[in-house]
Formats: sequence, C-alpha cells, structure tokens
Amino acid sequence: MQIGDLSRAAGVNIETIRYYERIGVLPRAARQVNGRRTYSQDDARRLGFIRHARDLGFDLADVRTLLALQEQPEASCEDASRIAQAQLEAVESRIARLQSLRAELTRMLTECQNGVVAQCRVIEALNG
Amino acid sequence: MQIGDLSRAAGVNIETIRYYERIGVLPRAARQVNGRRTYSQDDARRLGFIRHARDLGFDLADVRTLLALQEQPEASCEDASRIAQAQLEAVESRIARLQSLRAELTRMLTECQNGVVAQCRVIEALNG
DNA sequence: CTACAACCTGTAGCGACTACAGGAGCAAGG
DNA sequence: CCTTGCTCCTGTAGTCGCTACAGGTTGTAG
Repeated sequence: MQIGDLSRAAGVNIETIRYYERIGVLPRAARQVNGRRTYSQDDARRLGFIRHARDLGFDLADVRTLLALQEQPEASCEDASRIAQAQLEAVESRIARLQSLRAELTRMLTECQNGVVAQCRVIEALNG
Repeated sequence: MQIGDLSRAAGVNIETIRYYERIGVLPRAARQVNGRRTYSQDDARRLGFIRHARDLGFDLADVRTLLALQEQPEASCEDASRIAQAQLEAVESRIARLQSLRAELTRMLTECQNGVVAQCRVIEALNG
C-alpha cells in the first residue's frame, strides 16, 4: 500500500500524512527501492487512531501521548482518561461560549430591521 | 493615551494592537515627537468594535467589512446582517459538532473503568 | 515514444496572533 | 549626573495544523 492508497483509505490528505511523519506523529515509513513509502495495515490503524483523536478535538501533543499509552497495554489508563476528561471540559466550555455567541448573534439579527447602517442593531451591538 | 493605556483599557494585547495596525485593520496611529503612538477615544472605540466582533467569532476579513460599513451610516445594512447571519450559521454548526464530540467523549469516559490500557475504553474508542 | 499520474524533497503560505532581539526614550531615586 | 527600570519602537521569527506549491523522479498505459 503506498501513500495514495493510505490517503484514500483513511480519508487523510497525502500532504498531511507526510507532515505527520515529518513531525514524528507517524514513524518514518518503510521505503520501496524507488524511495516511495509503503504502509502496512498497522500503519493504517495508527493513522485511523490519529484521525479519530483529531476529530475529537485532541491536539497533536495529546495524540502523541495517547499513541504512546496505546503502545503500553499494561500501563494504567489513568493518563488517557485524564486527557479525555480535560478534552471533555474544553469541549463543554466551548459549547457554553458558542451558545452565548449564538444568543447574541440571534438578538442582533432579530433587532435588525434591514434598513440603513446608522440604525442597524448589528453594527450598534458591536459598538456596545 | 499611549499604547499601554489603550491595551489596558480595551483588554487587547499591545502586540495585537500593533499587529492590527500593521495589517491595516487599525489605521496608522498618530505619533508623538518621540515616535510613540497616541490614541484618541475614537481609536479606543474602534478597537472595542474589533474586539467585540472577534469575540463573536468574526474573522478579520469580516471585521474589515463591518468596520467599512460602520463608516457609511447611510449605506444599507444588508451586508452587515448577511455577515452576521453567516456567522450565526457557522456558530450553530460548530455547536452541533461539539455536542456530538461531547457525547462521544462522555461515553468513552463512563465506560472507562480506570484499569489498564489494554482494557481502556478511551483508547479502544479511538481505535474503533 | 509520449503522455500523464503518482510519487519524492524541501520550502513557503495560511490566520491570528505571540514572542523575542536589540535599541531608544523617559521618570524617579541616589 | 548617573543608574535603574519601565514603556515604547521596529523588525523578524515562532506557534498550530495543516495546505500548496516548485521542481524533480518513477511508473504505467496507449
């Protein structure tokens, strides 16, 4: 399996895969004689793990930690749940924040009568 | 009022104020004889406007447009409400996405018994 | 033999800051 | 008068997580 296949299989951009290798989130891929990268099923699983973690909002530092943990099956999973817990809290505070943004935006828009800028509640609200 | 005062008054980092000037979101500030920037109340209001818009999640391109609109009181505020409407939709889809992340994180965490990585639901969920 | 696709490395760009380095100006205390 | 320390200046580089080239090689199909 070469990089294009992996890219399609995992739904991750080729450039992103090379980027992950460059920064060491993925190990240096094995090469064919022509210099092209080859990947195993294991590599694909690792990339899937990364992608899923990224989709859940973990940053690459967290991903590194989670990957390292995953490779020590006998270690305590305390670290993993601590990271997930922190991420959950971050997500919850982002939700709360976005909900208040939504409220303010909605208020701005319902008060705007679509007239002239001088009377526009959207602009006025931003000046408040 | 010099830059430090404005920074404290508006709650915006000094470097950020200079950055806004550099990219033209703020006009080039008037200078004292010694070369230091001076700001008026008007400048402070403009910065407040920017900050508020940024807090609402508008990007600097939107901010530029909103600032330009604000300075044409007789123009139609249609553009302003279109931008706010788009922002509202973006906020709503971010909320939806974060709510599903929260659900998945919560599920991961409630299933994790804080044992060993090999049985950890957090790690397992990321592999799924 | 010629296209053209897929790959390679290396570097630069994005947005919105943030953090220096290296210097100048200014007020207060000794 | 001199030093200390604060604020300011410009200019450049770093952050994060990619993404997009440029310029080259290799492989495949007609």
